Amino acid sequence: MNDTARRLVLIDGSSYLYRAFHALPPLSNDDGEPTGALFGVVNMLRATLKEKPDYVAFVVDAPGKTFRDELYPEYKANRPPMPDELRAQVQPMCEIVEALGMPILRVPGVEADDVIGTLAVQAAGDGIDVTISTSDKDFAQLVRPNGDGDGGGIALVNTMSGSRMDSEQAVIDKFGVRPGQIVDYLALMGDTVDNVPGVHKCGPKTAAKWLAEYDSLDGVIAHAGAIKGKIGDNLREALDRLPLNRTLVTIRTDVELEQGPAALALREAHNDALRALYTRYGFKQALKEIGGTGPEQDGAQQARAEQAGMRNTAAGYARTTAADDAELDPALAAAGSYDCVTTQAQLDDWIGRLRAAEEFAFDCETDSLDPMRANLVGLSFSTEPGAACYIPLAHDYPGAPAQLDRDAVLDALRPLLSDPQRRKLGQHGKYDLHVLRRHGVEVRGYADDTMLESFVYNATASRHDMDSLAKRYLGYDTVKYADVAGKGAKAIPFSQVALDDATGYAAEDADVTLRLHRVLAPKLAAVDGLERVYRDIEMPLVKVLERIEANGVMVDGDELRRQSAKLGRRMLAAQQKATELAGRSFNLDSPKQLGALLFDELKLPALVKTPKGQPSTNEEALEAIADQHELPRVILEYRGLAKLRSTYTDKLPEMVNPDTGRVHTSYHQAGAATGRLASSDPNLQNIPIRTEDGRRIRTAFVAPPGRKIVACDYSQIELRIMAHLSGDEGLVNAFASGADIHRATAAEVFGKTIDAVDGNERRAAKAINFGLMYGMSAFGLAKQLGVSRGEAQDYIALYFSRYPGVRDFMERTREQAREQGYVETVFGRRLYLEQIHARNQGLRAGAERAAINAPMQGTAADIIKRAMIDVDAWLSGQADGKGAAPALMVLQVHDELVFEVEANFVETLVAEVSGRMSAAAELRVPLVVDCGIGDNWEEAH
DNA sequence: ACAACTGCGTA
DNA sequence: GTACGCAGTTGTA
Repeated sequence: MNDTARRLVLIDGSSYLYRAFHALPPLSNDDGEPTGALFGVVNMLRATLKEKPDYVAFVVDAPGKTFRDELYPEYKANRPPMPDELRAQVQPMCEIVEALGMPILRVPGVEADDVIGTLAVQAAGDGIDVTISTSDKDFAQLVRPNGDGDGGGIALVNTMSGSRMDSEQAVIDKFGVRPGQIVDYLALMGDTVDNVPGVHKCGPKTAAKWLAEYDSLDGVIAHAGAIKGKIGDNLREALDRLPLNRTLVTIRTDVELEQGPAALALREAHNDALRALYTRYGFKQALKEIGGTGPEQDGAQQARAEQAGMRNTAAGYARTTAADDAELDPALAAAGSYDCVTTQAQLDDWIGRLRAAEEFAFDCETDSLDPMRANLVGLSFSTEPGAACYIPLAHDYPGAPAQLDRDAVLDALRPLLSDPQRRKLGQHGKYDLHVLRRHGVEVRGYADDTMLESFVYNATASRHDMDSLAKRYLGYDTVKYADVAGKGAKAIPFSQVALDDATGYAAEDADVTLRLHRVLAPKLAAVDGLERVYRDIEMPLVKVLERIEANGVMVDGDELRRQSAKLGRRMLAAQQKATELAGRSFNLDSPKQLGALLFDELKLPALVKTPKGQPSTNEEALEAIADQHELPRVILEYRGLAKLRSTYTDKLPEMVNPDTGRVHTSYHQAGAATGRLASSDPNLQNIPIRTEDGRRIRTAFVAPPGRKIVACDYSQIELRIMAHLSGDEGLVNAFASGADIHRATAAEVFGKTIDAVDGNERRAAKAINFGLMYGMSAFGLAKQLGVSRGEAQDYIALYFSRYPGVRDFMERTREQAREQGYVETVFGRRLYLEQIHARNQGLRAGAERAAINAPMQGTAADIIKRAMIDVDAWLSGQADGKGAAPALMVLQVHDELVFEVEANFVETLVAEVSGRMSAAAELRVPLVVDCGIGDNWEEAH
């Protein structure tokens, strides 16, 4: 880079404000003014100023129509209006920008994009090096390298993600096309946010492919006839509008501006004004920087953050740029500097470092995603940001270097890993705990898990895998598994990855985990109540879940295979019958073929639509036409049988672990936003129960000889939580009386005595009770009960008049969601509702329903998690002298715990478990637990 | 081989 | 109407 060149930074203010608004939790200052977006933007601005540009402009959109609106009236018609919380932050942002000494540009009738484009090209022409700071990929069309003759370069930085594009190659790497092709690329794809439709089904890959082949949009248009398949048809349909698209996505570089780049010199900051603004919004870090009187900050934390190449972890987000990485943190930029430990001396050195560390991060590399089958291939550790090692143990490929003996290494590490006093941390450590346990190392002192920190901090903000967390909280792109091992059919086992590559990947995992913890832990601690959810519920649960998964459940494969055979025979009969009724054969598994048959050939009415507007063939649709033709019934019969067979009776026997002879599900602790667990591989939380055929599958979940299956479930737990949260006297009393709650509700609503309630009334009351917990509408209830909407409305009105506390609770919850942006459980777990202010009425209504459901579903999840921890602790103390447990916890199904129990221990277990489950929370209503006992899960209900 | 879509099992 | 995971088809890579 030319050191003497003057530099101009053009900041796309609107794009940052929106990005920061959506990326950050809804922070506010002590006066309740929203500050989240402001905080993000201010941090970005401060980082920009540290680069000391000569010229700078903060560019925002001005109100009013632009040439794009003239050309295409639908332009941006889909845009929701600015949320109020964000709007409130615009004026303060402008004040801060002014006080920082940055010129603000807002040109009426010209979009900010075009102002930036014009200034960038002018300045580059004057030999100024231009950096456009934006998160909008459209600007890639302007990128040009500097130093190739006259004029400056134009680079793109995105400080949110830390990426920088300053050459043609960088753009090609990112998008697969040259800067000059970006407009054609965007024109083909379209932009849903701006309401610019492109070629249907043409995404980044397809657009780049076509441009690689035909070079330009004109080339693609000229060869549109040559492109085959459905997508070719889609292209030909869109041909007419592509030139317009190109105009719309082209950033103009020739608008008339009153000021040139030279007018944008950076001015002196007004520190007094800044101090006042920072104080008002509570930006302590920023205040300290300008010598304000903020509270003392944590020096150690700051030092760590700086070492990690991060700035400003106070309460918002951390960021890096590629440039910073190189400058501040060689370890991050150059992954090769991690240690690969292959000698005893290196191992001794690292064991010394681990011993000296207060806490360390660890991570296992294996040859399988299934922790119950995986073989340990290597281990990585990190003690400080940037300091990490990889210990390969079982890499096996031609020319692989000699490695330390696996068992010897594990023996050497065991004292550290098994010491409860030594704090260990990981990312999704339950997996590693399994692997190490199966290799003879019982990990104790597993103190922190970044996946769970992220989940508790904000369950909905992002995914909680390490790559996403690194991107989000460190602004850092990790080495991906596929980068070192390939993917799909070409993937090689990790044991065949070259040690160099393996070290770069694996040691980075431990390193990034450690850094993430240091960013996330303070964030979590800063939010009232979250630390306790994390520390008292989620972390203790890790070991409990590991144990349940390791226990597995005994499944009688032969029984399931017999059921499969029977189901198969009945499916065949149904299929033959269907063929006969249709007069031709067709694929019963194909909704498309079935739809064509029912609605086109047989002319049956299509009463239900799929979300995409096609005639649906789902259960509701088939039921609706079952009285007009025999075929729908037969299809329903076939579907029911096929579902049971493919999903359960065929699949479960395949899932039996050959080593243990049992089925080991995997529980996802960060699976459901409400705090519930999710189960997969296989999902054991959706084993059928409602139909007789389905329920039979549960007879295959058995206890070994001498043992019993005991199933303990909470009775009506979510409804009880609704009674607790609403405090409604009638509902609380109904539960206190111990009566059948739906019957009691029906009696109340229909003005009868409990004994006089008939089946229909009870059914209606039950539907209302459940509907309420899902935030239902009269429309939904009407559909459920098969009554008119008016009638359903009357039921609801009647219900609310009898249980006014419930109505108030619903309204309070909606209000809380709107005001705070989140709702919480009894134990303080938060659920943010990102769409609660959506302009789109459907999205907003959905968020309101979720807001109502989440406190109930989430509190129930918290309660059973607490019970599991307590029960597990009790059970762990019950083992006999040889360590054999008289009972194992084997399944959790949201409100139910299932145990495998020695016959002579059943009585004790039932008493202890039901007592502990009942005592897991103190509510205004009793928590009732029902326990069943049997030789299999079906009998235990 | 992979993604989108449709449909359906549980609490 | 809340919260999930999974199987099968279809169309494309």
